[in-house]
Amino acid sequence: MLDKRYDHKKVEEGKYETWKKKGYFTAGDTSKQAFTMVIPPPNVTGKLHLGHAWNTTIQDITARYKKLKGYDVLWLAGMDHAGIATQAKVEQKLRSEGISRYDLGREGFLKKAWEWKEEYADNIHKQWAKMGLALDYSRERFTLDEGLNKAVNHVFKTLYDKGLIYRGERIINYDPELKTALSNVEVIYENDPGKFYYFKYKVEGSNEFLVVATTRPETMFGDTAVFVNPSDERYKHLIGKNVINPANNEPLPLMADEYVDIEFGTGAMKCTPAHDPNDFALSEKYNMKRIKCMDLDAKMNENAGIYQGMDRYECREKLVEQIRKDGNLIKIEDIVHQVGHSERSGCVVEPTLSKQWFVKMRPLAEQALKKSTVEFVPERFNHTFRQWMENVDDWCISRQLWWGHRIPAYYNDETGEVIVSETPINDPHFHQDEDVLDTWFSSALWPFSTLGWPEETSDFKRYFPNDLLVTAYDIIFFWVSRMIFDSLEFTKKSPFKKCLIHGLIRDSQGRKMSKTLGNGIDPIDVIDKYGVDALRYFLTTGSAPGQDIRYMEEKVIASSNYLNKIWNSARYVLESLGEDFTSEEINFDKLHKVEQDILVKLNNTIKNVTNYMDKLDYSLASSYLYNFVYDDFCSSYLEMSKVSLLNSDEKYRNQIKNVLVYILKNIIIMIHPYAPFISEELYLALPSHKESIMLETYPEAKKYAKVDLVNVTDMYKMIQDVRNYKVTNKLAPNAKLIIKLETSDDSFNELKPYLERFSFAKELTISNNISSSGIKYIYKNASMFIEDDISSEEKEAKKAKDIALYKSEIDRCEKMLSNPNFVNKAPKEKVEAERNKLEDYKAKLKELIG
RNA sequence: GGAUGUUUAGCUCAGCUGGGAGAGCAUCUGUUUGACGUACAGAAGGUCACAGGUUCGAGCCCUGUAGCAUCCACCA
Repeated sequence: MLDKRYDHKKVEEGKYETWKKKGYFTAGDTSKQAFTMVIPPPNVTGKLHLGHAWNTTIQDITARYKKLKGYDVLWLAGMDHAGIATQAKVEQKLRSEGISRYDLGREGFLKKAWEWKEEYADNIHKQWAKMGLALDYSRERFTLDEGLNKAVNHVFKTLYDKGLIYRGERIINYDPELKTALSNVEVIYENDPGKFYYFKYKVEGSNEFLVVATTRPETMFGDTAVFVNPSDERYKHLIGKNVINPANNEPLPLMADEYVDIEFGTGAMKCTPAHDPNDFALSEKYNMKRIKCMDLDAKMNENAGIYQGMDRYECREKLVEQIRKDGNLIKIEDIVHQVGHSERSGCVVEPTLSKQWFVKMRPLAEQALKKSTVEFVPERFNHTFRQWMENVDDWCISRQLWWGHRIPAYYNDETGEVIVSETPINDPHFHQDEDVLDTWFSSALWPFSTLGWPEETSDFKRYFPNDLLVTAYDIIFFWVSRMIFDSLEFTKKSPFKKCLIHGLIRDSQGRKMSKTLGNGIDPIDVIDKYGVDALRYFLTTGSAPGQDIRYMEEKVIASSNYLNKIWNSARYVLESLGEDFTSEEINFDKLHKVEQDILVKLNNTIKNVTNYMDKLDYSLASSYLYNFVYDDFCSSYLEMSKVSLLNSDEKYRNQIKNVLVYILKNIIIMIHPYAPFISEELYLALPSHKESIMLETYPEAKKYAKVDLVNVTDMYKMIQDVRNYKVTNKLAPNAKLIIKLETSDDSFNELKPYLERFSFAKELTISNNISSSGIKYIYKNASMFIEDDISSEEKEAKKAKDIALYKSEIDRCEKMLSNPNFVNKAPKEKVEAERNKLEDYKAKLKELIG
């Protein structure tokens, strides 16, 4: 027998290991249709957070649902080497031991990094197990493993040969702390307070001067021109002359270009081609010199004169002071402006001219826009994807790191020859590029590289394209879009059919969870306290697709209470079976109405739940199941079944027990994708069952003969009215009342025992002709009178209330029906329904008024 | 500047192809009815942001306005 209380710890124990050992998570049954997902590989940098828990639960629900639906489900496990993030963590650890990566050298450092990876992969495996994820570990991959390296090299080489990968000197975002280049999406712009410095630039050979404003005086050593707008009347006469750079007294040509905004600042802009992407673009247009005044570590270089070797901010301060002394400082304004920070280190990135590898995006993006068949859910994210693709810049893919796929380019310094090769080149005249590739370069191949591509493996043939990819909206740019264009380029197919996008999880106040705020929630703590099933249920229900959610402990508790409800309903069902239970077919046609009623309601529930499961709307699907479990099953039918079991012969009793077991089993299977552990526990307690709920098939709605169940609905309403009557009249819930039913419908006799019990009737008469002074309640197929010693005043009040209600309803109906537009244009069923209601209300009113 | 989302009960949020406003929590009243007090029974609580429009009918569709949030692009 089940325990009185649902104990999540006991329920969770051992199940995951069993499932795994039995091979339920392993794909490969070729007699079934395949269904494929690949997990978004988590970074091997630390613990998984609630966002991961959410993301993986959605996938696990899908995997388990599809398994129950009879698919050969492959949900491929894997992790990401996360180049920058991991290297930063490993270096940090080394630093705490007083070692730098250069002390160890590339090889020594990589050894440490792999040790780190093993440790954290182990953590992640444990967390996946806690979450109950039905991941196929037999095919687990790592973005830095050998097979994926082959895929990476193949892709690099192919794109290079096609001219879609090139090496060039361009402005890139440089992280001076981690000492590596970044791609545009790795830069986060924040509103930082800063200063706007206004400097006097003297015009050469004249007494005139103009004012240039800048936020970055230290870059003035790299200036090669000052630009104004050609139609700016203030400066027109000066165009073509030289002005004097107040930082170093060098002459700068005053040039004109439409790019300059007349309204902004002073309308005169200094141009620093080597440290600003826009200025770089101007320098290309006018074929200007590009002078770097900073090194990659954000220290001033020889072009900064006496400031050489100084930090960029220190130089700024000193230089402004010097210009002020020279009398060329006009004013300093406090402003708030957008400053780019490194996604990983958080430090201010330095746009710098540098030689890096790039993916030429335009052709790939155009192909993706034209050929992608990926269906985003919700649909609106398709826009997000397309808009980004339409405006994408070339992708800087080289990183000055060691942890990653090393760029397969080899240089001969003597001849200047460059060879890109999929296999290592051992010629001593050549040396390999020192840099590695952006992590996302390898993640972008994940849906197919994990299946053995570029080899035409059987897995690749069977499981590609994937059916579904699940991820949060914040990595559409980083990952989803890159998978799409790489997949189209290399496999000629979209990587997955659908892409389900979910939101981000926030704290209870709606703030992003972050380390600095210290408001993060460790899923493991939640699991320890409330159980993983409750956490999973909370994460995947009660929210709309694509929306952010807030972590609310009360909601986790509510989830846990719901599971406890199911637990106890199961306990009741199992306890009521007794020794003499035998499993048998349910004969719907011969069942009593209350039993038929609940089976019909279950049928509708199965239809609704399945419908929304198929649409990937797990939140809406769960709400249909929830309502059925709570209202229809537990609050209504379960109570009725107690009467059914008392008042029937042995043969029928066994039918009822079978109904109970059948409903319970269906509930358990439908809740299984959300709550795998408790459902397995309850499933194994059923009188007959397979080895595991994972081997079950998903419920299907049955085809029952149509039956009229209006009087069952009436009965439930009667019970509620009686209860309500007692509360409003301050009677005890079990107060005995005289209840009379006036009806010509014989089937109410069948419902009499149920009514008797739940109204605690002292006396219950059913007749087609009742005379009573009691308070009257009118239903579809019957009227109910409640008699007690309540004053006639109160009875009159109740009557008056009813009359008013019916009158207003009649008004409403008549108004609608007298509207020719409604009668003519609304669907026939709606009009008919209104007519029926009107008649019904009129009859009720007539009875009350007499 | 562009785009997207959002505004519904005290709070957090659902709400299907347009057809009589829902849940959880909180509140109030009551309850040893043999599954469950992690519960049960009942109650109260809403001008669905605002203004127009379309429609027989709008929380839902269209237009506009306002607040909040996010993303993209940015001006030196």
